[in-house]
Amino acid sequence: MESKVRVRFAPSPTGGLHLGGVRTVLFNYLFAKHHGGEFVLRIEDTDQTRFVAGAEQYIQDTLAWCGLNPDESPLHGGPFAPYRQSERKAIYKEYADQLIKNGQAYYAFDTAADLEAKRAEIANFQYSKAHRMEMKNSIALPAEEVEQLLQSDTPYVVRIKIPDQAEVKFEDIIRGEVSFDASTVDDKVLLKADGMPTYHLAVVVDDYLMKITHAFRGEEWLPSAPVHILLWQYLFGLDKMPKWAHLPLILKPDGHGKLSKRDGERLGFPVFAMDWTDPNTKETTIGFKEKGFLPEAFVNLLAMLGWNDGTDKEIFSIEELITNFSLERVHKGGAKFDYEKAKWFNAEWIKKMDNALLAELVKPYLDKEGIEVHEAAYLVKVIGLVKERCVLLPDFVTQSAFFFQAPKTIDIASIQPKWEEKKQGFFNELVKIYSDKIAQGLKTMPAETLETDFKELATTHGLKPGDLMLPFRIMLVGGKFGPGVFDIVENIELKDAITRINHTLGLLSSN
RNA sequence: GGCCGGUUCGUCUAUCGGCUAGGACAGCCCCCUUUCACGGGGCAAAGACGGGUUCGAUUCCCGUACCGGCUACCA
Repeated sequence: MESKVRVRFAPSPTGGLHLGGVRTVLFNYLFAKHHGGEFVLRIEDTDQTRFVAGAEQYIQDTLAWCGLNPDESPLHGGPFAPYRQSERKAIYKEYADQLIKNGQAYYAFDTAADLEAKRAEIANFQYSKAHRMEMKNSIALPAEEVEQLLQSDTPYVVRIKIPDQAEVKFEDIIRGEVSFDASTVDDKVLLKADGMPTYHLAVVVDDYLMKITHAFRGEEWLPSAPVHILLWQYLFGLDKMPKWAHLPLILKPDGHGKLSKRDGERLGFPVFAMDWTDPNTKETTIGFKEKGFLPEAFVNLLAMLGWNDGTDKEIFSIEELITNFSLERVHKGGAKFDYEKAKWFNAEWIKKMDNALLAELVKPYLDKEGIEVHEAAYLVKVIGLVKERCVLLPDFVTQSAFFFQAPKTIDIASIQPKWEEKKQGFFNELVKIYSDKIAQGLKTMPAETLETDFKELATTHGLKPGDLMLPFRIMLVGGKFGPGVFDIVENIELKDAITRINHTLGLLSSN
């Protein structure tokens, strides 16, 4: 009888959530949902010194934006609450005591200075079998002295006692069997002097208590896995241990190493999922959301960093990811992040997305630029006209502003050199024709009609339509971009077209 | 230094012993488009190295090289 799949994402609330973090969430989420299981968010706030106010809320907001909401979390609670490790402090102490009682852990009274001195003295110092007896701990010291130190409230930590010789191995879903020689790992601190557990103790205890069946985390955790395996063996039994999977890292696009916040700033792309403002420095780091990414695209691009379904398919909705995801197809090697490809995913999703939905997302950007949208349906129509030339949401501003207001600047330099009297005459007459249409009660005309009339008029003026298209476009939108000119005229209506033509004609003659 | 992990086009990747090594992004060219895109077509571009195993290795094994991670009372 298989127990229900339960996975967890366990971040420290120390700042913004970066790409790697969100991808870890994603893979956890996909795995859980694929197996009809549960996804837990647990906040690992055991390091008081690194705690950052607002970071926990930020994490929850980020998951919500990505659509990766946990089934259990500090915010919404759940059957295994509390989900904040700082609120579970007393629990860890019990397990630490149990380990000490069984001789699998011990008290250590060394001060920071003691350790520092020892590290300076001995190259490659390890707090393990080799030097354990030289230190101030309950194994090296006489029982009475230990008792006395404890009685006098001397600060202490609890360290795991790594067995002298043992091969510690486990099966990683992605990497296969991984084994370590226990003698190469040191006696890690389990409980800190302030009574808080370290990550090592906390993950094991909480994964057990919260009935986690599969534990996924970044590859950077692989080296400390033997400590966790040993703890599982000591405390709960290996048969209860979750299946492990260590995910490959997301690396810098250039050079080498793990992708960091600094790389984004240096290379000009976001690294955090959403804007993050450091409460201390007030410094804001831009996020994918604010940069103009769609959550669907963000999730899609993250999934493809280290995973694929074995076919050439690259565009996946979250539902498709859930049904197709399998941990066995996750890569072992790290992936360099490519921002160009990331933008491609977004462009694909923009093209794919429903115009009305897109309109709601684009509206705030227009508002911010002071562009007034009087009619929602009109915006939806415009979106349909320009979406395929937009990569990021803010691109809609430049690509569609001229549908709502006359361009602020006119690229006159692109018209001027080839401007001639004949063209002036052509546009004067075009204005006249449009005015006549308005007088006849027409507000606008279909693009096709507009085009035919335009070309006919050009011919009668002895001009090639092609020589008039560019000037006309610039008059209408201000530059060399945008959808077909007649689609624009059809939508902005005849009277606005007249205004814009006259405006540019004025600029041309005043020069 | 030690330990652990990794290594296919510039980048993300396919390949579960048969490969003329496929796709995508980026790049270049052409078509479409009297703008910019989208779209279509094409070009260029890869198995770190050395040993095995095998009829046959990118695929399996072993070394070496290189890259990365860890080596805190941080996660």
